[in-house]
Amino acid sequence: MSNKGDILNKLTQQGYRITPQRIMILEAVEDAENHISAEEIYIFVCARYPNVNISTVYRTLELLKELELVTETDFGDGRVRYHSIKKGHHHHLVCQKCGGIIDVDESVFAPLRESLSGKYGFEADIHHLAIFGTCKKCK
Amino acid sequence: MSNKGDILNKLTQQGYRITPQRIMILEAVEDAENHISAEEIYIFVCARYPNVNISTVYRTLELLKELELVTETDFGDGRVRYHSIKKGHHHHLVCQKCGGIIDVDESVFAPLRESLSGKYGFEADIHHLAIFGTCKKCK
DNA sequence: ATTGCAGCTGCGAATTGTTGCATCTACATA
DNA sequence: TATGTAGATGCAACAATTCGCAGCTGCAAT
Repeated sequence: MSNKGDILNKLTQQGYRITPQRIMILEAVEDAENHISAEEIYIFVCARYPNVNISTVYRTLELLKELELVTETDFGDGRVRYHSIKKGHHHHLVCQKCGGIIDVDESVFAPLRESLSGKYGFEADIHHLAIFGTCKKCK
Repeated sequence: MSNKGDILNKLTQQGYRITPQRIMILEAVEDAENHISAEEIYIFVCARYPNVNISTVYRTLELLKELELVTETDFGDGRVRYHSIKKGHHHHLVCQKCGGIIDVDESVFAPLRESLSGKYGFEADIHHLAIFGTCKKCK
């Protein structure tokens, strides 16, 4: 499992630069207990390094996403949330009635992925998905 | 298969009103060849009935979605698209390299739905999903 | 240590979609 | 046919995210 140094190396190797802003944003995502929004990252970073711009936060998250260092999930509450890939791939079942979220291991989606690959030759890139529906309690 | 009259009846039965705006918006979705965005619906409606407001379009689509008359799909290009339910449930495989879209029958997702129901008691509400990945050609 | 410059940042404006509220209207009832 | 009112609309403000651009900076090569 990679640590912060490895991630910074990965950036350098691909021709990207290490900047204080990027380090802080990366730390914010890594330190977060759960999925964290761009706004929350912004607040976190500003606390120690004022004058960071929210658009830099968005741009850095975009970059980290491309490098597959973070994943993005839309929980349907009007803002997208981010999560370090170090904490593993998983999916979320979002109950549209009570708002509860159930975490689901990636393995549940393996048959679907195989089926799409076999029937359509399509390699699905589903690392972090939010599926909406109704949970056991609310049925 | 329901026609426009049936849909309008369904609205009335549930205590919703039939307004010119709603009729026009409904027609726009029904007439659309493919998935249509809110913006496109707005342009279509404005052409014959000016002074409709874009927020009415969004609110009407929200309503039609709740009544399960249209489905909403996020193709990841920054805008959500809508589709009449009359044209059947299906899903989309979006290639992140060439941008191509493969339509997939809903049945492919049945095992996943059963698995989520069996293991977690969660009734997944997946009628129209866009799955990202790499298609056969671009592999 | 200096320099060159591609890549990065901050800022402000634009874009896309949502919400609050005052006004209006479809339609059930009288 | 007239009326009351819950539901619908238009408008403008708001929120989340993206974009253009001028100036700044990390870092590789001197």
